[in-house]
Amino acid sequence: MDRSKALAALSALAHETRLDLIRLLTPQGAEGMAAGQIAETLGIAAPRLSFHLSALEQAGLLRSRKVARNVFYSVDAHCIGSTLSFVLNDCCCDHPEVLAACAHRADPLVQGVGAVSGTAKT
Amino acid sequence: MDRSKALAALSALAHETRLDLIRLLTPQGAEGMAAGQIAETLGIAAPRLSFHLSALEQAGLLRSRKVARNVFYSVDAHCIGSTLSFVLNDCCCDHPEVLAACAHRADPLVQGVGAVSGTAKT
DNA sequence: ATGTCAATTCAAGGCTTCTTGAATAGTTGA
DNA sequence: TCAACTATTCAAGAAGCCTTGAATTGACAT
Repeated sequence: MDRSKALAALSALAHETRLDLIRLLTPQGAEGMAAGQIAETLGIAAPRLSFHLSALEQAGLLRSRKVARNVFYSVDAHCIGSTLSFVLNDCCCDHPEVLAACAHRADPLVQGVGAVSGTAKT
Repeated sequence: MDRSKALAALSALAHETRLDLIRLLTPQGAEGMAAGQIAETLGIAAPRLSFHLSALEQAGLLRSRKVARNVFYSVDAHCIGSTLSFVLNDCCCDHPEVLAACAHRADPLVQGVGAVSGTAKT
């Protein structure tokens, strides 16, 4: 992921409503959710939702597909992951403390990172 | 890290100049760098630099300390890591594909994540 | 064809962010 | 004290973002 794409993705993520959208859509996987259902779930007016969905899609964080009258939106997991990886790798130069703080959580899937980064000076 | 702090940190990161600041300051560690030297290195006018440093500090991403006439700024590695962790954990629900994409890089320190998350369907 | 439904686009307004030059505060050394 | 230096604050203007209601597009069923 290049710099301008990462910046666009970060800008898109830096908004409460759009973060809510990511939070709602990520568990839905590739199938995603129709705009109308999203609007109902989050209690957002249609034009406002359209605006934010479009912002996320333009940043590459969402994909959309039409099904009959509905438009289903789903997250692009790779884009989100690459964006975070960009901050870790390109901006923070894989700084051990940053990696450790990022991995410092309950999920055993990522615990390995904190463990390995014992080289951190604290 | 709570939601509003993570949002503030993401907003602060979503700017080219401030990303440049993080990129410059992270390798400097806890010692950091004086504002004047930062301005000279990046070629930024003093008031503009002050504006962005202040934005990052208010978001918790930077710390500052005065030494004689200089003000040294350094990154708060824990805050950056926690912010990324917030997106992974709270927003993306530790979605395997997101974790895999985040870990998909050259640094062996994080390769473990991608390896373990072999459960991702891809 | 027509009515209905899902979603987007448009236009206006209000608000926030960013940049710039000028002015200010605080510190050091002569 | 005074001059020099470092950094921040201030004010103004430009630019961009967000929200809202109204209008529009496109698809479906009768």
